[in-house]
Amino acid sequence: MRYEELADIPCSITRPLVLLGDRWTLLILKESFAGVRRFNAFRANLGIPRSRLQDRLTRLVEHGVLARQQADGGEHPEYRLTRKGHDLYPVLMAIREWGDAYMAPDGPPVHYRHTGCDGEAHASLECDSCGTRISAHDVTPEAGPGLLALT
Amino acid sequence: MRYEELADIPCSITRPLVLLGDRWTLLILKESFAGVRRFNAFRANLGIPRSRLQDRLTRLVEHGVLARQQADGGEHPEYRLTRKGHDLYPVLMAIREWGDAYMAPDGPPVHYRHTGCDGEAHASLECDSCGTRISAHDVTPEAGPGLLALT
DNA sequence: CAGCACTGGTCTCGAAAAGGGACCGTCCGG
DNA sequence: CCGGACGGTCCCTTTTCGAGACCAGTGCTG
Repeated sequence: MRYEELADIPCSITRPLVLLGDRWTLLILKESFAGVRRFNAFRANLGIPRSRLQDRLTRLVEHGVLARQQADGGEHPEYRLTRKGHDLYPVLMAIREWGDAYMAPDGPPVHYRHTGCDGEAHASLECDSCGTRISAHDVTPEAGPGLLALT
Repeated sequence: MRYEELADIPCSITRPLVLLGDRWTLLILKESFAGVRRFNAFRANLGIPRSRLQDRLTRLVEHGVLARQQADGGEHPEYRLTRKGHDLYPVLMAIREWGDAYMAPDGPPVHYRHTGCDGEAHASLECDSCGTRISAHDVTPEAGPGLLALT
């Protein structure tokens, strides 16, 4: 189980990827953000095999990213984003922005507009202190508490 | 080949994920951003099987995310980020931010500091027109040129 | 309220991908 | 010019995925 062990590494990129880094998981979440909640709707939109979808939904629920709600009346269950799941939106938007830039020869298939404004959502990287827009070159990694706690 | 077909869907989230959505690809890129360039360095840091690493590096080079440079003298090859690869940084930072929030009980393992400043890099979602920080609730999808071009 | 289509979910089996070595030519420091 | 490290390929086993059969509960319809 070489791969699962990666979750033990103290790295905040590696750990989420053990959950999110597979063919379908982020696509399922993309559908969730588009308002999809029902098992068959995910299936119809993505063409994902039933058993695979089942696995992924269960795992996302276990991780608290989705919540499975089956109204007491015993209706068909719904999978909806939790707060934790909702907070993954910037990840999808960052991917979309890259996709728009490099994989959309005809221009963006979808505009993600700021509701009630003519602007568009834009995933940017900025300094939380001085507010400057920054790139990878402007970043210096430095050990934080999660790493120092191990010693 | 149900899965590969997803790349044909006009969606700027789906298309990048056909390239990036697997166990190792984003982890390899994470190492790249950390300055790793040599085959065995990736291997040592990630514990990825040789053949797998070879596949992924080749694919990333084919997609122009990494460039394989073998100096004419015939030295050991180096894999380094292209502009296109470099632009994936916000994706990794968005994942990191989520990881810091939900998968780092002891606090962030690593601070990504703005060089020469006391602030930290922060992947935020904002409106490119009014500059407001926005969330998924504030976004309205709307057909763009890439979709309209199909009709 | 009986019948029937749909829905979420499980199981199985063949196909595809991942993991883990063995192996091999090239590079390079001594 | 030798020996170890390096990048890369191949092969075989294990794991995961894909596609479909199957099944019990739901809920619409007549």
